[in-house]
Amino acid sequence: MTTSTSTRKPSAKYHHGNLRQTLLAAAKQLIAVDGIESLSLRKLADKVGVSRTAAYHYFDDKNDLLCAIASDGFRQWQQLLKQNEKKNQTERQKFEQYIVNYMVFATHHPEEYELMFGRCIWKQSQCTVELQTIAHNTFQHQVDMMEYWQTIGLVRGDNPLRTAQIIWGTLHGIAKLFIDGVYVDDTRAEEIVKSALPMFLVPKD
Amino acid sequence: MTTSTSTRKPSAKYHHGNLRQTLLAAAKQLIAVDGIESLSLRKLADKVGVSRTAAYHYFDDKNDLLCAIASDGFRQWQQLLKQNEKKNQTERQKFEQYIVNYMVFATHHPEEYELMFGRCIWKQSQCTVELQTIAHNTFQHQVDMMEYWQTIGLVRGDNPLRTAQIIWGTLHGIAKLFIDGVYVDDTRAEEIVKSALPMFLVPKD
DNA sequence: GCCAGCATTTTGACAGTGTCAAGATTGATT
DNA sequence: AATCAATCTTGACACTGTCAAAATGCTGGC
Repeated sequence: MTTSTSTRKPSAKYHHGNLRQTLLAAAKQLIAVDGIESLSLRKLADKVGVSRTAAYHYFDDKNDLLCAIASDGFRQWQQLLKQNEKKNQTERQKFEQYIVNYMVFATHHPEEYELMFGRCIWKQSQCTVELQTIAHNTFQHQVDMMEYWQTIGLVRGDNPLRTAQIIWGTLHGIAKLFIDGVYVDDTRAEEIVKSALPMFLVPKD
Repeated sequence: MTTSTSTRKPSAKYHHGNLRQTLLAAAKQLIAVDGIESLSLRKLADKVGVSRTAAYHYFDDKNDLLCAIASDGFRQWQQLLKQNEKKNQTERQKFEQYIVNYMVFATHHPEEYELMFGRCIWKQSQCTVELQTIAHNTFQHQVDMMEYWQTIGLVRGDNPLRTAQIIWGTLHGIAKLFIDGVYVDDTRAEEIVKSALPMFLVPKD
């Protein structure tokens, strides 16, 4: 179909070319530096070099843009999960790796993590169907993994859903306490959850 | 006494009397209904029947007001803790009660809980010295209790700080997942943490 | 009584914000 | 080349936090 993919100049043109992606990338960068709270569509537009309301052609409103960022976060997280499942490791190692991955992801992308699992989008206002579905998928996947690890006798407990909820709760809680700066300890989040492993795992013998 | 210019309610006086307390109470009510995000000083002033900038005589800025609400929350929580310690119960019962109390408090005052333990105040910018001290006290108290429960062989683990961090993390995480509406399960938060007890406690055998 | 001084509250103003409606620009299709 | 739809900009509005200056009412001393 493409007759001529002409040379696209990134310099200022009226039709930007791929404004949506550019906006998303710039927004991520902004919130990584200054936090979600201080992201404004006008500053974002300024950074990209476009007018205030240009974003409204790609996103319904600010909330919609934040949802898109969260969705991207889920995609990234799912990819990490898949990568981990492929590795040639014992289930015990995989479980540990999963937990460490979770903490690293959360603490390295705190703002995106907040968008994914925080209140902002979830509770009050509307969350995109896209976000809703991908999030639900991820949650379900998490529960499934936990259920598997439980059936093979690696993880404690008899109620898979409950166990998944509790373990996820622990990860989420420690991650958030770290992210929000309540734990100013210089120990890494990964260290703390690692020492929580004996709580989760069935004793060896 | 305003006799003639009465666009104002008869009870309303120019000098309010205890505007600070009134503002705090009204603010708590507002955020309980509509959430922290949608609290504006102007709406608050309107609700109290006072001009936009009246609050600035009692609070440095909006952040200062939120800090005050959080401080109140900590005082309330500390009182609950003290009450619980007095009760004539076994340590096992006290521990369980502590956990249940935590979840009930968190899920019944979600917005204040967010102010107390969420990022808003903690991380980015200034948190009042008052808030900082009372919060630190509460955290320390929590760690001390955990340490005690550990020394008497009730709670697992050999490192009190670590254990406190993990257990608190679990409580915080489950609370937040509930508050933010990620767990839409109709089981109560208390039920979930109760089923997490075997993870925390030293086996009876 | 009255006036000064003080604490308290209000008005005016300004820079940001999100977002809608209407207009301007451009690349692609006929 | 003319048209059209996609894309972007301008104008406008209501709302926000916050500062400076003014207004108001209370409380002491005379």
